[in-house]
Amino acid sequence: MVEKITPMSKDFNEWYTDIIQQAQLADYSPVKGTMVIRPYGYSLWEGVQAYLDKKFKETGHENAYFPLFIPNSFIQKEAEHVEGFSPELATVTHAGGKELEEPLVVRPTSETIINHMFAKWIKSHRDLPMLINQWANVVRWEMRTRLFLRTSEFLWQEGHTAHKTQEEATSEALQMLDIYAEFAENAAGVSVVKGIKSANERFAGATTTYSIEAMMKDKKALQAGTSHELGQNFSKAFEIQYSDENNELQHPFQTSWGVSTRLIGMIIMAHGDDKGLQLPPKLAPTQSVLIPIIPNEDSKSVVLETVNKLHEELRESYRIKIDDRDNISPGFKFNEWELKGVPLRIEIGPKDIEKNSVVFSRRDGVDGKNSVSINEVSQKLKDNLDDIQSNLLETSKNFRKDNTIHVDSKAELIDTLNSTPGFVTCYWDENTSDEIEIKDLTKATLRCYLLDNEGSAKAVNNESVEGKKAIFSKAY
RNA sequence: CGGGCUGUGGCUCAGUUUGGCUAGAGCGCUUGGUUUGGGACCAAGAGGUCGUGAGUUCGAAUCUCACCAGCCCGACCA
Repeated sequence: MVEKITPMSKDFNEWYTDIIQQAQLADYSPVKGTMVIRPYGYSLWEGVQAYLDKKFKETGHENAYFPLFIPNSFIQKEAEHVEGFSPELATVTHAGGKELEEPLVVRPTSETIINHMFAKWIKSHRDLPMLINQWANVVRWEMRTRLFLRTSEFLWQEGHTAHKTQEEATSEALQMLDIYAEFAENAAGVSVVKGIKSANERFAGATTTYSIEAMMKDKKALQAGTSHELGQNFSKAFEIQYSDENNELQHPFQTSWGVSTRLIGMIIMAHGDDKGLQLPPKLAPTQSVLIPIIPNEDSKSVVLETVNKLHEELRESYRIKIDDRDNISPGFKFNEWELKGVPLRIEIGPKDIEKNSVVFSRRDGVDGKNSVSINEVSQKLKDNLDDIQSNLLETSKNFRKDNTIHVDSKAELIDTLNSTPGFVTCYWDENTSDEIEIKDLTKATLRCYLLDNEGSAKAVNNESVEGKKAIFSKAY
């Protein structure tokens, strides 16, 4: 049932695919580039949804649903948007046995259809701000795909908003970026950097793109969420106009922001190890698993009784499971639940019951195996889960810091990127051709300019000006 | 789309060089039994158009041609 996982050190990519399939998060589907998200993986996604959906609603957004099919002409309306997306569009040309008069595009993102509707709904300054989110699937025909990180169809959430002023749109985009960062750190336990994308990496049609960037265990960067200021690009292209307080027609300022099932890839690659997944307690579908140990027929009833009683007590506050399969040895179960990343395992056998205790074993390996008095289980479980959650974040933060190098010259930048995996920071003067040069020489890209910019210094690519602090790294 | 590799039970593969009897193994699966504190064991059983099509041949998993699919590397990307 469970095969050996390729060690991370031997081949990170293989490790990643092995883990996903063996932990039953997802499986390949018959259509190239698409995947099936299995219940265990989907349950993780539901955790992500529940957490974020609550935050979106707390900040005044409402969910809606827009259709999958978009008239081809809509995509053409915003010049940069067309250019950015046309290579990866899937188009429906036939339906109902006939060729369609106008082809339908399967949404790669919903800016166009949503803004078309906004144009109908926004007539007065009293209609603003318009704060809409949708949970949906989107399709981008990718040449090279990877489970969760890049598949032709994926699940995501896309927020779309319209505001009276540029300032309001800016603070909306930043607010959502903060929510993403807060989610990554507090729920997923992954330390992230907030930044602004260079023009070269910006979303097609945006005036500013903000992102959160995380470091995976192979020291590559992963863009984990983006939030865009769209300025008036779309409101002009789609003729969204409202009458302001002075009865003058205005185009609103807009934002859009999204995170996808890619976050699951982030969790896998940020916390996993050679034993398998390591899930943050706040998102783990199963926070703890109870494993009865039954060495003989005599002990069977008392062990199962104790386990069931404990389960009844704990299930009120925790996502907890009993593994009472009797055709599988305990050792096998230990390995299997470790593979699945369950944060804490509780073993219960006759020896424990004699002492009125149980054995705790943490997935992160802290403390080894620990005997816990049975009437303290609930409290200790909470303490341990909290501790595991914060340790994951701490570990992730230290890992990123330990693998980030600052450089002061362009030569050093190139050298470091070529010799050392990880993030390389430097002061940089925005310049697309310099950026492309670095990419050609090192395969690394400018991930972002740090949002929390510390000081300034001469740019490594132009010593006559002050640069902005930037991160370069190889990325997913 | 270019370069490299691979298609044989659910999975990993052997068999292909040198065509030959009923296509094998391990794992997994099913049933029964014994087991259970770090990946248990015994017994019986189910499961295969050998990627697809054509060709050569008395005979093709094996040789030839075409096609299809997948993986890795490059251009594209949440």
